[in-house]
Amino acid sequence: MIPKVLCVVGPTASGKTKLGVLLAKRYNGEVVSIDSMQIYKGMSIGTAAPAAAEMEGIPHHMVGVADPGDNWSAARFAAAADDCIQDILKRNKLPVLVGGTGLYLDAIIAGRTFAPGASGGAVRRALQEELEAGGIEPLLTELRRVDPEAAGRLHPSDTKRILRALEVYRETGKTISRHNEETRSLPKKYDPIYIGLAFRDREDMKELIDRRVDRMLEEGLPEEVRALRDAGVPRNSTALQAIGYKELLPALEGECSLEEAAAEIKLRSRQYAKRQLTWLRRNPEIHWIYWEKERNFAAAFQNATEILMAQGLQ
RNA sequence: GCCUCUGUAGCUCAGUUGGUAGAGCAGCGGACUGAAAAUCCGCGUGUCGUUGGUUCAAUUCCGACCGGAGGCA
Repeated sequence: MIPKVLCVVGPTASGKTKLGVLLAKRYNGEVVSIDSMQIYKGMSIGTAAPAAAEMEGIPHHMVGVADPGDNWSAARFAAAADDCIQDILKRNKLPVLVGGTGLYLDAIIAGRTFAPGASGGAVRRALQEELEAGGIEPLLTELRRVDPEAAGRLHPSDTKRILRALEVYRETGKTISRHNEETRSLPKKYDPIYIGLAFRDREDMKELIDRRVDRMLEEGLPEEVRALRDAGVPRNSTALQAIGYKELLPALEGECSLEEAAAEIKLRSRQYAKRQLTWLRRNPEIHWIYWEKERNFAAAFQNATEILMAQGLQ
């Protein structure tokens, strides 16, 4: 019998945080944030990380615990989040996984491990240098030889994944295709019940995102970005690739106006939400709750408890 | 009032020596196994301002009108 976990998913600004807390309260749960950016300290405004008041006394894990100068990986995140889940289960509470980072959530539920490879490692650096020196063609040729399946699957422009595939091979002697095949056939580690939040009309989502970005700016997102910069967090760090941060950095340098940065943040957030929806759509197990215009949490909570009851959650 | 320029996709603009048109951005769809708020792929969505004329054929040439910009008065 594999443990049940509750997953609250949806695109950015869909209300996952709030519904997650409501459900955690109702089902004696604790929240595990599955979000690649909320993990970092000092980024609560821009990542819309739950503030203490919003947590309503419910313990939250994986929020604001990492140094923004550290570049976390999917593997590191999944391992740390899994420790949290195990700990919650040990205390006979329900893990409520709230998150927008689909890859991480899927990996955790599946109990899937990632192939080894150090992101700052020598192998990746060597590949990076080879790419700069000779372009993608020689690397693609090598990949075709060692892992024709991956070479065929990956688009020649997808340098990130080509490099990664070669990295796995060079470091382990095993292809990433082989690794993927093995992990795919693994039995699930957890029994997930998915509640998905989305807007019936995408225009409503756009408006909510716009309003939320404006609010973030009023609440001091520029100061938050400045603080990270002044603390010496590298511009190319993973944390500063977060939406809201990478767009505001040029504004702080006077390279563009605050208004231009704000428009860019709204645009990028919208596109991000679309990608999240694409990811989620292929999961047929999600029980969707759709917002009509505004977000009515009382109704969504009611709706969710009915869904969960049907799924055998008391 | 007159003159000049201008009107093409949601936006910025190309283009057709007459055979009903294409880029970037936006948008939409998709992929995703140690950067994932990252990265990558696919798709043109159009009364070519309106209306007459010339022509086998007009978005293209000509006229008028309408809108916009500038100039002269």
